[in-house]
Amino acid sequence: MSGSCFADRLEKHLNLTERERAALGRLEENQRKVKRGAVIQRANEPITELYVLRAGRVMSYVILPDGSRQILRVYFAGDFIGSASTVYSKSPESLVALSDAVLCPFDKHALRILLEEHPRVAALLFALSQMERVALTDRLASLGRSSARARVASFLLDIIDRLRLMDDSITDSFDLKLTQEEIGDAVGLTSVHVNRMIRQMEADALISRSNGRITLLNEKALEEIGHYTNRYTDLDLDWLPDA
Amino acid sequence: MSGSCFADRLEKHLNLTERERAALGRLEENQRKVKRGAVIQRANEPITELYVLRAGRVMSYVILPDGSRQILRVYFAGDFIGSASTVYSKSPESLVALSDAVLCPFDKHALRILLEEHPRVAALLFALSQMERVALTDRLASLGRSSARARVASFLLDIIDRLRLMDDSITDSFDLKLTQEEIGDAVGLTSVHVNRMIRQMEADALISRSNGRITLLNEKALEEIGHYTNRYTDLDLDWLPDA
DNA sequence: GCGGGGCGTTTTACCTCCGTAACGAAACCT
DNA sequence: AGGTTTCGTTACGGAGGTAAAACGCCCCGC
Repeated sequence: MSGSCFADRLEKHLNLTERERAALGRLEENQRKVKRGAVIQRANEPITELYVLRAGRVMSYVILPDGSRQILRVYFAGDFIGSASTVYSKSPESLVALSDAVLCPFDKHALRILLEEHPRVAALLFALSQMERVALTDRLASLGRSSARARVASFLLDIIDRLRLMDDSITDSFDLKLTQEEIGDAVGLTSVHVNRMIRQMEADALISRSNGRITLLNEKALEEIGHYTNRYTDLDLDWLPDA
Repeated sequence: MSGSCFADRLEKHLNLTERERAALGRLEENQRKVKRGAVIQRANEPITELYVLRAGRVMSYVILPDGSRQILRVYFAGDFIGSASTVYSKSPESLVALSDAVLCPFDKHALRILLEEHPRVAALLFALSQMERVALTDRLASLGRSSARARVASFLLDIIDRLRLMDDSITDSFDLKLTQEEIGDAVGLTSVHVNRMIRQMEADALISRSNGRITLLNEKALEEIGHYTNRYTDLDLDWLPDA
């Protein structure tokens, strides 16, 4: 245990050296607690900070001119958030805490120093951003080319697999911590229709629910319905620089 | 002119040193010409190569189990393609040439060496992948939350702005080089409905067409219809390491 | 303990945007 | 010229959106 949850996250993919762990730990020197619902970053406002999410959940979203919202991504402990902001002077997205959360803010310049002094970490960050890219293209295919039922199914599977990545104790159930309206805003549906799909899936014995907790009763079937592929197996990071 | 179109592309954002340009040029030592329609990479097949697209156009897409296709991205000269493959042993997407094209293939390990020896280029690659991330989230919002008309409008604007980035001579017209079916597969519509939208936009004097060439007659209006924001203005790359 | 108030879920009725299927015309190979 | 691809157009149907109300639940204040 290094004390840096970002390092812990990276070590899911690659063993870090002491020096690298220490450098990553320095990103998390500052901590900020935020309450559920707190706005961490507002779209179109200037930004200089990035964050490592130490605990809790966060979502990123945009609001279109007509008022509708698209949730872009849900983040969990260990995730590197606001990274899109590295390139823009104004934030392209809003960040809001979905639960009470602990953030470790750091400056763009701290990122620069990290990239300069730790080429292997730089390569790993590049690799991570490619994984996120693929996660986004999977969702793009989901929104563009599959039915409401399929979108909800693959969304649930994606969330549980990402939770599993950091928490081995999870088997087939998890706390979603999203309203049906939020699910809809994530997968491009109305809350009414999300509700229809969820109750249908419950009736079909694909999932069950009790006070916010979702249990996947037939994950195989859900994968088929959602055209889902778990991208966290089958990684190839051997090409990364040696320690 | 460095002889490396990838270097040219990167220099749109940052001035490179001689050494950096030379290193990038080495990625383009091998060239491969492909014909329109050629499959460069097939989804789910093993991959070790990445490419810099030197000339022509390429698209990436996935085919869902039901046979439908989602086009993920269209690439132009100077783009770095197949980068998602850096992380996976099997390709998550297919790559097909939309026109006769020239590719410069190189190995994952060449990328490693580049990242190790040129931290500033590594940082720039990280930055570029963040830009692509934002481009994808913009499309996600488009597919998830806007109408067919809006999707087509923003798609056209995105393409012309990316062409403009590399070719200053472009003002208000461009060759799309996509069939209406392909446009549909990119924005999540059927070719029938794409056709409806395009003819409607033509009737509304928003665009005009003559043999495959599209002219944007009222870009302001199109931006409003498509909820479009040009992300290529307003970049902040000052935090990147000094030369 | 009881009565709101607020939020999320569930349900209904209705409607519309976009998909489906099909076909003819035009354009494009070779 | 003849096939093949792409575009244009139609009629129809259905998946999902809209609007509205009722329902449950938790919190809070009195």
